[in-house]
Formats: sequence, C-alpha cells, structure tokens
Amino acid sequence: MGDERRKFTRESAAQRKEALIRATLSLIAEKGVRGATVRGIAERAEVTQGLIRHYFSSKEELVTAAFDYHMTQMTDLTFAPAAEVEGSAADRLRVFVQSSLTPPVVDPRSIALWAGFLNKVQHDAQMKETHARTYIDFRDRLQELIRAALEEAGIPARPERLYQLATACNALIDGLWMEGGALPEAFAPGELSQIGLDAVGAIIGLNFEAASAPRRGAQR
Amino acid sequence: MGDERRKFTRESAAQRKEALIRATLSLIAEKGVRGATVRGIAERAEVTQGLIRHYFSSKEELVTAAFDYHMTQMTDLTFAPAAEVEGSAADRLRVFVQSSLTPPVVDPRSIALWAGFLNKVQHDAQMKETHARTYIDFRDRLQELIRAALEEAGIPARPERLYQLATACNALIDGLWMEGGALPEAFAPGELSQIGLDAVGAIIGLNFEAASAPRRGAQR
DNA sequence: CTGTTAGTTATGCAAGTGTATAATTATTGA
DNA sequence: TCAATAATTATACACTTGCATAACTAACAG
Repeated sequence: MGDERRKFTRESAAQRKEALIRATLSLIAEKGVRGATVRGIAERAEVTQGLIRHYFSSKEELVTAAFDYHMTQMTDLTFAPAAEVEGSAADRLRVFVQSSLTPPVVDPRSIALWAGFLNKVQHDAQMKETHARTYIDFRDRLQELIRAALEEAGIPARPERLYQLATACNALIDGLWMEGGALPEAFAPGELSQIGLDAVGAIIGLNFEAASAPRRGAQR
Repeated sequence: MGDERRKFTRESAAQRKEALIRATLSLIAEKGVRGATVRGIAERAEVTQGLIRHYFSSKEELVTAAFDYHMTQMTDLTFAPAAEVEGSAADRLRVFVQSSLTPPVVDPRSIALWAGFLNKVQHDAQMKETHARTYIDFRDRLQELIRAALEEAGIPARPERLYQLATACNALIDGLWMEGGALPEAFAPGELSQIGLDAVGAIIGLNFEAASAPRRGAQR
C-alpha cells in the first residue's frame, strides 16, 4: 500500500510536444493564458509538470508554440474547403464564405482562444507579427477570390476598390464569426453563412446565390 | 528614521469605487483579468490593497462592477453622437456608423478589454446576460436606424429582411471595430469609417454618402 | 476641543505559481 | 543480459495571489 511511483511510457518528441500543445490550447480556451498553469497543462496531458520543462524551456515558449499551432490549424481549416472547389470563381468564393461561417471555424472555443491570446499578441513582438501576417494573408486570399469572381462576371474592379471590398467582406466575416462564437445560441444553424453570403454579394455587387448550386428550397 | 505610516485622505464611497474600477479596467486591458491582481489594482489607484476589500467583498465583485461600468460607458460612447443628430434618418445612421468606427470606440484598449472579459463572460451567468443584452440592444438600435433610413428613402423593408440587414451591418461594424483595434497601424484615420459607410450602404441598398452632408472633397 | 467611528493602512497566512534540480526508469544497442 | 541514456517523475524553492484581520487616523459631531 501507499505511494507508488507513477508508471509511464516514452513517446516521441513530436507526439509529446503536440499533446502538450493541445492540452495548453484546451486550457487557454477555458481560462486564458494565465489560467493555463504549468500544473494544469501537465495534468490534462497526463504527465507530470517537470516534463514540460524537458520539451519547452519555459511556459512562454510553450504558449508561443501553441499559438503558432493554433493559427496554422485555423488557417488550414478555413481555406482547405475553397481550395478543393473545381467550379467557377463565384463557387470558390461562396464555399470560402460558408466554411468561414460554419463549425468548426465558428466555435466558442475558437473565439475564446482568440481572446485568450490577444493580450500576448499585443505585447509580444513575434506573436504580433504572426497575427498581422495571418490577417493580411486571409484578406489577400479573400481579395483574390473576389477579384476572380468579379472578373468572371464581367465587372472587373480596380485594385483600390478591390482592396476596400476585401477589407469590408473580411470585417463582415470576422464580425459574424465573432458573434457566432460569442453568442452561439443567438443564431440558427446555417443562418450566419446565409446572412454572410447575402451581405458579401451586396457589398461586391454580385448575386452569386442564384448562380450555380441552388440552396434553401430551390424555386422553380 | 525609516518607515512612516502612509498618509491618506478620505474620499466618498462613489469616488473611491470609481477610482478602483478605473484602475481595474486599466489593468485588465493590459494583462487580462487574472493579470489584474488586487495588489496591482491598489497600486494603480494609489491606495493599499486592504481598501479594496472595504468596498468590494471580493475581487470577483470588483471585476463584475468594472464590466458593467465598461459596458455602460461603451454603449454611451457609441450611441450618444447619433442621438444628437437632428437631420434625416440617413444622417443619423451615418453618424452612428462613423462614431462606431472612430476613436475612442475603436481603440486597442477597448478591444483588449473585450478580450480580457470574454472568458468571464462565457462562464459567469450574470456577465453573460449583460453581454447578450448589450449585443441585442446594439443590434436593435441599428435595426431601427436602418428601418427609418429605408422608409425615408421610399424603400421600406419587411421585418425579416430588416433583421438580416441589421445583423449583417452589425457584424460588419464589429469586424471593422475589431480589426481597427487589433491592428491599429493597418488603417489610416477615417479609412475604417469610410469603408464601413460604403459597405453598410451596399448591404442595405442605399447610397447615403452623396445625400445630405457631403464629405471628403465634395464634388460639384 | 475631544471622543467616536468608519475609512484606510499594515501585517499575516495558506494556497498556488513558474522554475530548477535531483532521483528514477523505460527503452535501446551491443 | 546489461550498461548507457534520454525520458519521465518527484521534490524543493522563492515568489505571488486572494483574503482575513489587526492597528491606526482623518474627519466629523457635539
């Protein structure tokens, strides 16, 4: 009886690091960066706290790694669906807007992570740079989708106007994303992406709803 | 020589409470709720930590009070300018969008506070209720402004459509607000409200830019 | 001028924090 | 089978945290 030393199995560095990062993200989403304590992270990853020091030289480094991991994952999640679309440019834009405004991108956890990291982003130069780069990358890709869709429709736009359209659509999507994540019960499934599609269409002056794939009780 | 007991002056309960709340908000904006320690708040308010206990029975209570204070202040800041406008409905809507998208509403500190509070909002029932109420209030007021502007222009909209327009415009404003606060250096002064105005006009189908008060190098 | 009191400071405590380091043990190669 | 070693656990430490409580004093009533 009594205290027995804890059993353990060795894992590869990559696996352990990822497990620690996932545990970190999970805790940051719940309690913020300061609430994600080294002991809490270790417990959630089912290791003891000393192990964290073995893979990350400080909590700071672990948090930074977790931020990079999360940003990469979110970017992939958002862009992958549109990249697979083979149809028209309008189709790609539509799929992009939809995947940005449905789970798992829209999710309370995802917005909690965004909020949890914001303080660090505002103070840490490296994280600030990653954040700005991700934002610009997102907006540029959206701008390219808009450009292609307008050109395809025979109403090309000048670069300055394209920039404004992309900024507005980006803000619209971010705002809907934020509200869907912060007030999940306030929106019916599909409502966000429906509103988002209509509004993006209105902003860029293109009704791509009726176009190809009909949705929501196709008339006629 | 050496340690002398600290001098102090008595203040009214209202003043001290407000000073403590302001110090709390200032620290939450910088370091989040957990980073805003009782000692740090006391130092910033230039009192000793014991005094906090005298006015608030726990840190939790102080944070909740600070949240209410902040939400009220933000709401006032946002709606006051539009309420003073005497002109057309389109004018009121325009002023509302502009005041929502310029300082002091758009501000890194303001978004840091939003992010700092989010975790508590998601977990604390009372704060969640305040948050949801503020959101709905904001959107309802925006919806009324849109309704009046459309009616004035002779293109009234049905309630269901109004709801969608207001939700989209609300998200657009929130998104621009968020981006302006999170990436201040990415936008020129006035750029956000210009983009916001154009996009709101496009969404609701009303060019209220040319209408009454001409802006930005008035033509003709 | 003086006693009272509530506003304020000072001090203490138990629990939690990140980090450092020593002690073990699972795994591997010969 | 067995030594070597890197992965993992266990322990310790100085510091911070929220909260409790005792000590003091500015302001005010009489």
